[in-house]
Amino acid sequence: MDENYQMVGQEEEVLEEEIVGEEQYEEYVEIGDDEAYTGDRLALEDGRIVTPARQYAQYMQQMQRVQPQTRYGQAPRLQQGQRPMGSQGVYSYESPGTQRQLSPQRYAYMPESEEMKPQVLRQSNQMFYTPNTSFGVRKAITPGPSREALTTPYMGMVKPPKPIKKSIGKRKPCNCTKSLCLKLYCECFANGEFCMDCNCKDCHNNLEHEAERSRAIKASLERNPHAFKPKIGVSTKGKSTADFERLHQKGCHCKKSNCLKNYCECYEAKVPCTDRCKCTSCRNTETDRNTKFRDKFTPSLSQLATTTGDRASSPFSDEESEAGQEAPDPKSFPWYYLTDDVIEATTMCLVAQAQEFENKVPSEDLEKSILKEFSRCLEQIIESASMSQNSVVA
DNA sequence: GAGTTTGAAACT
DNA sequence: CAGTTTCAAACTC
Repeated sequence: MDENYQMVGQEEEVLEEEIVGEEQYEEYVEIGDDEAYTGDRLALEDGRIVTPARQYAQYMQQMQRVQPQTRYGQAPRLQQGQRPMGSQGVYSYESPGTQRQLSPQRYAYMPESEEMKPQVLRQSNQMFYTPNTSFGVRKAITPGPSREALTTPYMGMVKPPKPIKKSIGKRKPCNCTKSLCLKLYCECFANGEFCMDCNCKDCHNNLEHEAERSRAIKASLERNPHAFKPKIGVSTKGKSTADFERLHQKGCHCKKSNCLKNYCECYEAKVPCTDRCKCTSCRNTETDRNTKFRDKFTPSLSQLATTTGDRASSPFSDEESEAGQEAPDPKSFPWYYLTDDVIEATTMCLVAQAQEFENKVPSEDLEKSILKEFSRCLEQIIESASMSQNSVVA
């Protein structure tokens, strides 16, 4: 790796590709006033870290000076050898200066300069947050199995919040009726995606309404500059990378759901509510979640505790009831490592294995391969847990 | 599938 | 910035 760069949030196993058919979240850490995303390459300029987001901002400023009218609005007719600035599309880089639209859905801003090229030309109909794209990503579109979700050093961090329950291989269609799919009410729009196979009415979140869409993006960004950034980002509890955790960046404001229904963005993303939230009667604190998960895997303990009047063992115990308790380090329990994320990642690995060999090998061999994959997952979970525990001890 | 509830986004 | 309205998803029946 170029010594003038450093990778964010990852050590040896670099998760840098976003592959078609796989859902993957970009996580980010704050660097000064800026953010960098998992897999981002940080340039060092004059001893200062320059994130891709910063590079992109600088790049857009530069482009604004060159073509100020094309940032938002109708894309200009292209001259030969000119790339469409201001429009959105993923273009291949077969030869510099030429454009090839991959599909009507794959659009993103692309730079002219060589050094601003994306490292990987990712195929997706979503926007992704690189120096070359218009805005950030919240969710990928095609939830599918991702082995990398399990092989990352930070198990669970790269997990798609809702891949399994929703049909695999298809993103969720929106049903907008009044927003023209040009407001953040529309999930597709909010995710930086074009509507595709949706049930929306009078949809303007498409190529036919590109100018309008661009204006809407601009308006959304003016209201909230972070509008298209991931809602669930990565924060650091401590200084070490082991203290990274997924959290809702803005926090929820739930009043009636106790943050225990999917109305709650934290709950839906399977992250605990934090002090960033302004929710009332929250039962989705980290303690609640740990307790709930512990009971899920050790029901006998919970039953025992219930019979002995230990309220803290209830999945939905009040925080105050646990305040005075001297809870053992949750990392000393096996269930601590079997988080929702890990289980989902494992499931996705198994599904991936099944899909890979489906119709290619006899069913008994298929079963064997899936079991083998399961074994591999378990080994990895154990290994990661072991490493994590050792690092805690150390 | 229709109606209700919910909370984020948008608006005032 | 707080209160209200709009909106679409989640949920219930």
